[in-house]
Amino acid sequence: MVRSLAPHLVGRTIVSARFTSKHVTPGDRAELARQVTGRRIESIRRRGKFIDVTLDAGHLVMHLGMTGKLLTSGVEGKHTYGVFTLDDGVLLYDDPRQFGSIEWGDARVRRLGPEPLEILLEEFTAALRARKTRVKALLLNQSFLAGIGNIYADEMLFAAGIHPLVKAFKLSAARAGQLHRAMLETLSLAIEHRGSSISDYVDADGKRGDFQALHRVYGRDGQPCLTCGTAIKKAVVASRGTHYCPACQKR
DNA sequence: CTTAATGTTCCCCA
DNA sequence: TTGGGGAACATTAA
Repeated sequence: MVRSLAPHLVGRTIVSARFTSKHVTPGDRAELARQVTGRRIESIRRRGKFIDVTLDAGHLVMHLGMTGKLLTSGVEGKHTYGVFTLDDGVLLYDDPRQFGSIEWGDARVRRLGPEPLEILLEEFTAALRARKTRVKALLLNQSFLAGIGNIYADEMLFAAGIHPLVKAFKLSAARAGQLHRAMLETLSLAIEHRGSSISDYVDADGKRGDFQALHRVYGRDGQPCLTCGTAIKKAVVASRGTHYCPACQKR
């Protein structure tokens, strides 16, 4: 998303902004609009699942929740809750479920754990050893690691051959190493494929990702495991649908 | 009509 | 303080 946004946004000035959801933009929406108006966009980066837009003064931080979209063309729709008019172009924030957020300042970004693509094996192994919770819950915990969501947690646990209910501290150094490698491989490949478009996700140009075609467990419950043929199971773990192969991922 | 959905936070309890 | 479980938020689609 950030890679597709950057060419449209960097160097632009926000001429005006308007916000219309009390869920996406709790607090004073007119004040937020005043804070971003007239500001020049210096850079844009991803941190965890947050999009951090650095302005010539301050930060505009956005999260897409489950169904959020940031589009650089098109017109306002039923669920457009943020409109940024730029000196050249427009940025529309669209989010039917309104689980996303648009806020001033990077306070939430600073509370995130390390980036999965940056954490070193040694630190990762030590961090796992210190936690008694289930490994799937830990992967989803954004203060433990920033940016892993439900799809990628399931996919990397399958790639590592680790059962989602295993307690983190019970993982051997070898298993922690497998998970670290699976994490890097799964996320890198997903990024190469521009993400997973199950129903809503598109980038700033409205383009879908195609990693969903490579999912090996997520959304494949009842279908044969691509490694061993056993039926993929689905259970609820950490209140989230959790897909795994009961044969390849032993407890 | 019911259920589940790419997410986070809050509350209650152990 | 940690961790488990569930509810809440709002909308759509199967």
